[in-house]
Amino acid sequence: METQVSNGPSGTSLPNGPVISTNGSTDDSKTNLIVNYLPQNMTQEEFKSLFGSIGEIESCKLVRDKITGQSLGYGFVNYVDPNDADKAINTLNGLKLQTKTIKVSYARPSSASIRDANLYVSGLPKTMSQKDMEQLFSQYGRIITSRILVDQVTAGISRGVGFIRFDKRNEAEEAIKGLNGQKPLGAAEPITVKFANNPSQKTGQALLTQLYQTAARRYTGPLHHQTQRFSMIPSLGKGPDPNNSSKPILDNLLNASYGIKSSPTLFPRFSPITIDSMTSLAGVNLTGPTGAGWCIFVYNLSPEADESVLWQLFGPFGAVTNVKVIRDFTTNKCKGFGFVTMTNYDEAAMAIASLNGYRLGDRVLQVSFKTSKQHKA
DNA sequence: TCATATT
Repeated sequence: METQVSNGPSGTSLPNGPVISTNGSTDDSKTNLIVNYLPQNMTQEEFKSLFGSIGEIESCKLVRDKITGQSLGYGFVNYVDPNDADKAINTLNGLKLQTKTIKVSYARPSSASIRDANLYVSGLPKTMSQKDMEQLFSQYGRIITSRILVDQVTAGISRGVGFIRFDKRNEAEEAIKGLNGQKPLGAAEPITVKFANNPSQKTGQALLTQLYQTAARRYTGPLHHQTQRFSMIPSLGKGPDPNNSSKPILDNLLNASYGIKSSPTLFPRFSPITIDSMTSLAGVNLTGPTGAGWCIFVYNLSPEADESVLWQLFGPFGAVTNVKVIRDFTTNKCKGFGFVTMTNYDEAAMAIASLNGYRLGDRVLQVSFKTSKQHKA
Protein backbone atom coordinates (compact mmCIF):
# COMPACT_ATOMS: atom_id res chain seq x y z
CA MET A 1 0.00 0.00 0.00
CA GLU A 2 1.09 3.50 -0.68
CA THR A 3 -0.55 4.72 2.48
CA GLN A 4 2.71 5.42 4.24
CA VAL A 5 3.53 8.06 1.66
CA SER A 6 0.60 10.27 2.49
CA ASN A 7 1.44 10.20 6.16
CA GLY A 8 5.06 10.96 5.68
CA PRO A 9 8.05 8.75 6.31
CA SER A 10 8.41 9.53 9.98
CA GLY A 11 5.26 8.19 11.60
CA THR A 12 5.55 7.36 15.29
CA SER A 13 4.14 4.15 16.67
CA LEU A 14 2.81 4.51 20.19
CA PRO A 15 2.60 1.46 22.45
CA ASN A 16 -0.88 -0.01 22.18
CA GLY A 17 -2.09 3.05 20.36
CA PRO A 18 -2.65 4.45 16.92
CA VAL A 19 0.25 5.44 14.73
CA ILE A 20 0.54 9.21 14.75
CA SER A 21 2.32 10.86 11.88
CA THR A 22 4.41 13.99 12.26
CA ASN A 23 1.63 16.09 10.75
CA GLY A 24 -0.71 14.97 13.55
CA SER A 25 -3.01 12.73 11.51
CA THR A 26 -3.59 9.16 12.56
CA ASP A 27 -2.44 6.35 10.33
CA ASP A 28 -5.38 3.99 10.09
CA SER A 29 -4.14 2.17 7.02
CA LYS A 30 -3.85 -1.08 8.98
CA THR A 31 -7.13 -0.76 10.87
CA ASN A 32 -9.59 0.98 8.54
CA LEU A 33 -11.63 -1.18 6.18
CA ILE A 34 -14.05 -0.48 3.38
CA VAL A 35 -16.93 -2.88 2.98
CA ASN A 36 -18.63 -3.12 -0.40
CA TYR A 37 -21.72 -4.85 -1.83
CA LEU A 38 -23.76 -4.66 1.35
CA PRO A 39 -27.45 -5.58 1.09
CA GLN A 40 -29.62 -2.56 0.44
CA ASN A 41 -31.66 -3.01 3.60
CA MET A 42 -28.78 -3.52 6.04
CA THR A 43 -28.83 -0.97 8.84
CA GLN A 44 -26.01 0.76 10.68
CA GLU A 45 -26.79 -1.40 13.72
CA GLU A 46 -26.59 -4.66 11.78
CA PHE A 47 -23.42 -3.45 10.12
CA LYS A 48 -21.84 -2.75 13.50
CA SER A 49 -23.09 -6.03 14.92
CA LEU A 50 -21.55 -7.99 12.05
CA PHE A 51 -18.12 -6.37 12.22
CA GLY A 52 -18.17 -5.99 15.97
CA SER A 53 -18.23 -9.79 16.20
CA ILE A 54 -14.58 -9.73 15.10
CA GLY A 55 -13.14 -7.30 17.60
CA GLU A 56 -13.37 -3.88 19.18
CA ILE A 57 -14.43 -1.20 16.73
CA GLU A 58 -13.00 2.31 16.98
CA SER A 59 -15.67 3.64 14.62
CA CYS A 60 -17.88 2.45 11.81
CA LYS A 61 -20.23 3.99 9.32
CA LEU A 62 -22.73 2.72 6.82
CA VAL A 63 -22.69 5.30 4.03
CA ARG A 64 -26.08 6.69 3.05
CA ASP A 65 -27.30 9.04 0.37
CA LYS A 66 -27.44 12.54 1.87
CA ILE A 67 -30.79 13.33 0.26
CA THR A 68 -32.77 10.09 0.29
CA GLY A 69 -31.14 8.40 3.25
CA GLN A 70 -30.90 5.19 1.23
CA SER A 71 -27.89 3.01 1.89
CA LEU A 72 -25.26 3.35 -0.80
CA GLY A 73 -24.32 -0.26 -0.20
CA TYR A 74 -20.93 0.32 1.35
CA GLY A 75 -19.42 1.34 4.64
CA PHE A 76 -16.28 1.75 6.69
CA VAL A 77 -15.05 -0.05 9.78
CA ASN A 78 -12.07 1.18 11.76
CA TYR A 79 -10.81 -1.34 14.31
CA VAL A 80 -8.76 -0.56 17.39
CA ASP A 81 -6.40 -3.45 16.69
CA PRO A 82 -4.84 -4.01 13.24
CA ASN A 83 -5.01 -7.76 13.90
CA ASP A 84 -8.80 -7.53 14.02
CA ALA A 85 -8.87 -5.70 10.70
CA ASP A 86 -6.84 -8.51 9.20
CA LYS A 87 -9.13 -11.06 10.81
CA ALA A 88 -12.22 -9.29 9.45
CA ILE A 89 -10.84 -9.49 5.93
CA ASN A 90 -10.00 -13.16 6.31
CA THR A 91 -13.32 -14.19 7.82
CA LEU A 92 -15.90 -11.78 6.39
CA ASN A 93 -14.68 -11.03 2.87
CA GLY A 94 -16.91 -13.02 0.56
CA LEU A 95 -19.69 -13.45 3.12
CA LYS A 96 -23.05 -14.00 1.45
CA LEU A 97 -25.79 -11.78 2.79
CA GLN A 98 -29.14 -12.11 1.03
CA THR A 99 -28.43 -11.66 -2.67
CA LYS A 100 -25.05 -10.03 -2.16
CA THR A 101 -21.52 -11.20 -1.60
CA ILE A 102 -19.80 -8.59 0.51
CA LYS A 103 -16.25 -7.47 -0.07
CA VAL A 104 -14.00 -6.47 2.80
CA SER A 105 -10.68 -4.76 2.11
CA TYR A 106 -8.38 -2.09 3.46
CA ALA A 107 -9.64 1.41 2.72
CA ARG A 108 -7.34 3.60 0.72
CA PRO A 109 -6.56 6.91 2.43
CA SER A 110 -9.37 9.30 1.62
CA SER A 111 -8.39 11.90 -0.95
CA ALA A 112 -9.98 13.95 -3.69
CA SER A 113 -7.78 12.27 -6.30
CA ILE A 114 -9.45 8.88 -5.90
CA ARG A 115 -12.98 10.21 -6.38
CA ASP A 116 -14.79 10.17 -9.73
CA ALA A 117 -12.36 7.60 -11.10
CA ASN A 118 -15.12 5.30 -12.32
CA LEU A 119 -15.63 4.70 -16.05
CA TYR A 120 -18.57 3.36 -18.03
CA VAL A 121 -17.58 1.38 -21.10
CA SER A 122 -19.98 0.39 -23.87
CA GLY A 123 -19.71 -1.21 -27.29
CA LEU A 124 -17.41 -3.94 -26.01
CA PRO A 125 -17.17 -7.07 -28.16
CA LYS A 126 -19.44 -9.72 -26.61
CA THR A 127 -16.50 -12.09 -26.54
CA MET A 128 -14.40 -9.77 -24.38
CA SER A 129 -13.95 -11.08 -20.83
CA GLN A 130 -13.44 -9.06 -17.68
CA LYS A 131 -9.78 -10.03 -17.78
CA ASP A 132 -9.49 -8.89 -21.41
CA MET A 133 -11.03 -5.56 -20.50
CA GLU A 134 -8.70 -5.09 -17.54
CA GLN A 135 -5.75 -5.87 -19.75
CA LEU A 136 -6.88 -3.20 -22.19
CA PHE A 137 -7.28 -0.56 -19.49
CA SER A 138 -4.41 -1.46 -17.18
CA GLN A 139 -1.90 0.47 -19.31
CA TYR A 140 -3.46 3.68 -17.97
CA GLY A 141 -3.22 2.96 -14.25
CA ARG A 142 -4.09 0.78 -11.31
CA ILE A 143 -7.54 -0.78 -11.60
CA ILE A 144 -9.47 -1.00 -8.33
CA THR A 145 -12.43 -2.92 -9.67
CA SER A 146 -13.98 -3.91 -12.97
CA ARG A 147 -17.17 -5.54 -14.15
CA ILE A 148 -18.85 -6.57 -17.36
CA LEU A 149 -22.63 -6.61 -17.20
CA VAL A 150 -24.24 -9.85 -18.29
CA ASP A 151 -27.70 -10.71 -19.54
CA GLN A 152 -29.89 -12.06 -16.75
CA VAL A 153 -31.98 -14.50 -18.77
CA THR A 154 -29.34 -16.06 -20.98
CA ALA A 155 -27.22 -16.42 -17.86
CA GLY A 156 -23.86 -14.97 -18.45
CA ILE A 157 -23.82 -13.56 -21.98
CA SER A 158 -22.01 -10.21 -22.03
CA ARG A 159 -24.16 -7.15 -22.68
CA GLY A 160 -21.13 -5.41 -24.09
CA VAL A 161 -21.08 -2.79 -21.35
CA GLY A 162 -19.01 -2.57 -18.21
CA PHE A 163 -17.28 -0.51 -15.56
CA ILE A 164 -13.68 0.20 -14.72
CA ARG A 165 -12.70 1.96 -11.52
CA PHE A 166 -9.17 3.35 -11.45
CA ASP A 167 -7.18 4.21 -8.34
CA LYS A 168 -6.85 7.82 -9.46
CA ARG A 169 -9.14 10.12 -11.41
CA ASN A 170 -6.35 11.28 -13.71
CA GLU A 171 -5.74 7.66 -14.69
CA ALA A 172 -9.39 7.43 -15.69
CA GLU A 173 -9.07 10.63 -17.69
CA GLU A 174 -6.08 9.24 -19.56
CA ALA A 175 -7.98 6.04 -20.30
CA ILE A 176 -10.82 8.04 -21.84
CA LYS A 177 -8.36 9.96 -24.03
CA GLY A 178 -6.60 6.80 -25.10
CA LEU A 179 -9.50 4.38 -25.57
CA ASN A 180 -12.75 6.26 -26.26
CA GLY A 181 -13.73 5.69 -29.89
CA GLN A 182 -10.95 3.16 -30.41
CA LYS A 183 -11.38 -0.37 -31.70
CA PRO A 184 -9.87 -3.02 -29.41
CA LEU A 185 -7.57 -5.19 -31.54
CA GLY A 186 -9.70 -7.41 -33.72
CA ALA A 187 -12.97 -5.71 -32.81
CA ALA A 188 -15.43 -4.63 -35.49
CA GLU A 189 -16.78 -1.59 -33.65
CA PRO A 190 -15.15 1.12 -31.56
CA ILE A 191 -15.86 1.28 -27.82
CA THR A 192 -17.22 4.24 -25.90
CA VAL A 193 -15.43 5.20 -22.68
CA LYS A 194 -16.81 7.89 -20.39
CA PHE A 195 -17.19 8.71 -16.72
CA ALA A 196 -19.90 6.61 -15.09
CA ASN A 197 -22.96 8.15 -13.52
CA ASN A 198 -22.72 8.94 -9.85
CA PRO A 199 -24.90 6.79 -7.58
CA SER A 200 -26.44 9.88 -5.99
CA GLN A 201 -27.63 11.35 -9.29
CA LYS A 202 -30.18 8.66 -9.96
CA THR A 203 -33.40 9.51 -11.80
CA GLY A 204 -36.60 9.98 -9.83
CA GLN A 205 -38.07 6.99 -11.64
CA ALA A 206 -35.18 4.77 -10.64
CA LEU A 207 -35.50 5.91 -7.04
CA LEU A 208 -39.20 5.09 -6.98
CA THR A 209 -38.53 1.70 -8.51
CA GLN A 210 -35.91 1.01 -5.87
CA LEU A 211 -38.15 2.13 -3.04
CA TYR A 212 -40.98 -0.03 -4.35
CA GLN A 213 -38.75 -3.05 -4.62
CA THR A 214 -37.44 -2.55 -1.11
CA ALA A 215 -40.97 -2.27 0.24
CA ALA A 216 -42.16 -5.28 -1.74
CA ARG A 217 -39.34 -7.38 -0.34
CA ARG A 218 -40.19 -6.32 3.17
CA TYR A 219 -43.91 -6.97 3.08
CA THR A 220 -44.56 -9.79 0.65
CA GLY A 221 -41.68 -11.88 1.92
CA PRO A 222 -39.30 -13.97 -0.09
CA LEU A 223 -41.81 -16.29 -1.78
CA HIS A 224 -40.81 -15.34 -5.28
CA HIS A 225 -37.19 -15.45 -4.22
CA GLN A 226 -37.34 -19.02 -3.06
CA THR A 227 -35.69 -20.53 -6.07
CA GLN A 228 -32.96 -17.96 -5.90
CA ARG A 229 -32.48 -18.29 -2.17
CA PHE A 230 -32.40 -22.02 -2.28
CA SER A 231 -30.10 -22.23 -5.20
CA MET A 232 -27.61 -20.53 -2.94
CA ILE A 233 -27.62 -23.20 -0.30
CA PRO A 234 -25.74 -26.02 -1.97
CA SER A 235 -23.34 -23.38 -3.12
CA LEU A 236 -22.59 -22.12 0.35
CA GLY A 237 -18.90 -21.81 0.00
CA LYS A 238 -18.70 -22.47 -3.70
CA GLY A 239 -20.44 -21.68 -6.92
CA PRO A 240 -20.03 -18.60 -9.06
CA ASP A 241 -19.81 -15.33 -7.26
CA PRO A 242 -22.23 -12.88 -8.84
CA ASN A 243 -20.40 -9.90 -7.50
CA ASN A 244 -16.83 -10.68 -8.51
CA SER A 245 -13.61 -11.18 -6.77
CA SER A 246 -14.39 -12.92 -3.59
CA LYS A 247 -13.58 -16.42 -2.67
CA PRO A 248 -15.54 -19.39 -1.43
CA ILE A 249 -17.22 -18.76 1.84
CA LEU A 250 -18.39 -21.60 3.96
CA ASP A 251 -15.98 -24.21 2.72
CA ASN A 252 -13.14 -21.81 3.30
CA LEU A 253 -14.32 -21.16 6.77
CA LEU A 254 -14.84 -24.82 7.48
CA ASN A 255 -11.46 -25.74 6.12
CA ALA A 256 -9.85 -23.03 8.16
CA SER A 257 -11.77 -23.66 11.36
CA TYR A 258 -12.39 -27.38 11.30
CA GLY A 259 -10.39 -28.82 8.44
CA ILE A 260 -13.58 -30.44 7.20
CA LYS A 261 -15.51 -29.81 4.04
CA SER A 262 -19.27 -29.58 4.25
CA SER A 263 -21.25 -32.09 2.28
CA PRO A 264 -23.77 -30.43 -0.03
CA THR A 265 -25.40 -33.80 -0.64
CA LEU A 266 -26.50 -33.97 2.96
CA PHE A 267 -28.22 -30.66 2.70
CA PRO A 268 -31.98 -31.01 3.03
CA ARG A 269 -33.80 -30.29 -0.18
CA PHE A 270 -36.53 -27.73 -0.39
CA SER A 271 -39.91 -29.19 0.42
CA PRO A 272 -43.13 -27.28 1.05
CA ILE A 273 -44.12 -30.04 3.45
CA THR A 274 -41.00 -29.47 5.48
CA ILE A 275 -41.74 -25.78 5.62
CA ASP A 276 -45.39 -26.24 6.54
CA SER A 277 -44.84 -28.83 9.23
CA MET A 278 -41.98 -26.87 10.63
CA THR A 279 -44.00 -23.68 10.65
CA SER A 280 -47.05 -25.19 12.31
CA LEU A 281 -44.87 -27.01 14.75
CA ALA A 282 -43.09 -23.82 15.59
CA GLY A 283 -46.40 -22.07 16.04
CA VAL A 284 -47.25 -24.17 19.08
CA ASN A 285 -44.80 -22.75 21.54
CA LEU A 286 -43.48 -19.80 19.65
CA THR A 287 -42.65 -16.77 21.71
CA GLY A 288 -43.24 -14.44 18.79
CA PRO A 289 -41.02 -11.64 17.70
CA THR A 290 -39.02 -10.62 20.72
CA GLY A 291 -38.15 -6.98 20.44
CA ALA A 292 -36.42 -6.45 17.13
CA GLY A 293 -37.13 -9.80 15.48
CA TRP A 294 -37.36 -13.58 15.60
CA CYS A 295 -34.90 -15.37 17.83
CA ILE A 296 -33.52 -18.65 16.49
CA PHE A 297 -31.88 -21.35 18.60
CA VAL A 298 -28.88 -23.09 17.04
CA TYR A 299 -27.68 -26.26 18.73
CA ASN A 300 -24.65 -28.55 18.27
CA LEU A 301 -22.08 -25.95 17.39
CA SER A 302 -18.46 -26.96 17.91
CA PRO A 303 -16.42 -25.58 20.84
CA GLU A 304 -14.46 -23.55 18.29
CA ALA A 305 -17.55 -21.92 16.72
CA ASP A 306 -17.63 -18.15 16.62
CA GLU A 307 -20.08 -15.44 15.55
CA SER A 308 -18.86 -15.41 11.98
CA VAL A 309 -20.07 -18.99 11.52
CA LEU A 310 -23.59 -17.89 12.37
CA TRP A 311 -23.38 -14.96 9.98
CA GLN A 312 -22.17 -17.35 7.27
CA LEU A 313 -25.04 -19.74 7.83
CA PHE A 314 -27.97 -17.36 8.27
CA GLY A 315 -26.93 -14.27 6.30
CA PRO A 316 -27.99 -15.62 2.91
CA PHE A 317 -31.59 -16.13 4.05
CA GLY A 318 -32.45 -12.55 4.87
CA ALA A 319 -32.04 -9.71 7.31
CA VAL A 320 -30.02 -10.85 10.31
CA THR A 321 -29.85 -8.29 13.10
CA ASN A 322 -27.77 -10.12 15.65
CA VAL A 323 -25.87 -13.33 16.31
CA LYS A 324 -24.47 -14.71 19.53
CA VAL A 325 -22.38 -17.73 20.41
CA ILE A 326 -22.80 -18.83 24.03
CA ARG A 327 -19.40 -19.47 25.61
CA ASP A 328 -18.12 -20.99 28.83
CA PHE A 329 -17.02 -18.19 31.09
CA THR A 330 -13.70 -19.75 32.05
CA THR A 331 -12.59 -21.59 28.90
CA ASN A 332 -14.18 -19.13 26.44
CA LYS A 333 -15.15 -22.13 24.30
CA CYS A 334 -18.60 -22.34 22.73
CA LYS A 335 -20.99 -24.31 24.95
CA GLY A 336 -22.52 -25.92 21.88
CA PHE A 337 -25.24 -23.44 21.07
CA GLY A 338 -26.00 -19.94 19.98
CA PHE A 339 -28.75 -17.56 18.89
CA VAL A 340 -29.55 -15.67 15.74
CA THR A 341 -32.09 -12.85 15.43
CA MET A 342 -33.81 -12.31 12.10
CA THR A 343 -36.19 -9.48 11.26
CA ASN A 344 -38.71 -11.23 9.02
CA TYR A 345 -40.69 -14.31 9.96
CA ASP A 346 -40.65 -16.05 6.60
CA GLU A 347 -36.95 -15.52 6.12
CA ALA A 348 -36.34 -16.96 9.59
CA ALA A 349 -38.64 -19.90 8.82
CA MET A 350 -36.80 -20.52 5.57
CA ALA A 351 -33.44 -20.44 7.33
CA ILE A 352 -34.65 -22.90 9.94
CA ALA A 353 -36.16 -25.26 7.39
CA SER A 354 -32.91 -25.22 5.47
CA LEU A 355 -30.35 -25.29 8.23
CA ASN A 356 -31.99 -27.68 10.67
CA GLY A 357 -30.18 -30.94 10.00
CA TYR A 358 -27.37 -29.23 8.14
CA ARG A 359 -23.99 -30.89 8.58
CA LEU A 360 -21.45 -28.34 9.77
CA GLY A 361 -18.08 -30.03 9.85
CA ASP A 362 -18.70 -33.33 11.64
CA ARG A 363 -21.79 -32.13 13.47
CA VAL A 364 -25.45 -32.02 12.52
CA LEU A 365 -27.09 -28.77 13.53
CA GLN A 366 -30.43 -28.50 15.26
CA VAL A 367 -32.10 -25.23 14.39
CA SER A 368 -35.46 -23.96 15.60
CA PHE A 369 -37.26 -20.90 16.80
CA LYS A 370 -36.25 -20.19 20.38
CA THR A 371 -38.94 -21.50 22.71
CA SER A 372 -40.25 -19.81 25.79
CA LYS A 373 -38.97 -21.39 28.95
CA GLN A 374 -41.04 -19.21 31.25
CA HIS A 375 -44.49 -20.47 30.24
CA LYS A 376 -43.76 -24.17 30.42
CA ALA A 377 -45.72 -24.58 33.63
C1' DT B 1 -27.12 5.00 -21.36
C1' DC B 2 -25.20 2.19 -15.97
C1' DA B 3 -23.96 -1.69 -10.91
C1' DT B 4 -22.27 0.62 -7.23
C1' DA B 5 -15.90 1.81 -3.89
C1' DT B 6 -13.75 6.68 -0.15
C1' DT B 7 -16.51 8.67 5.36
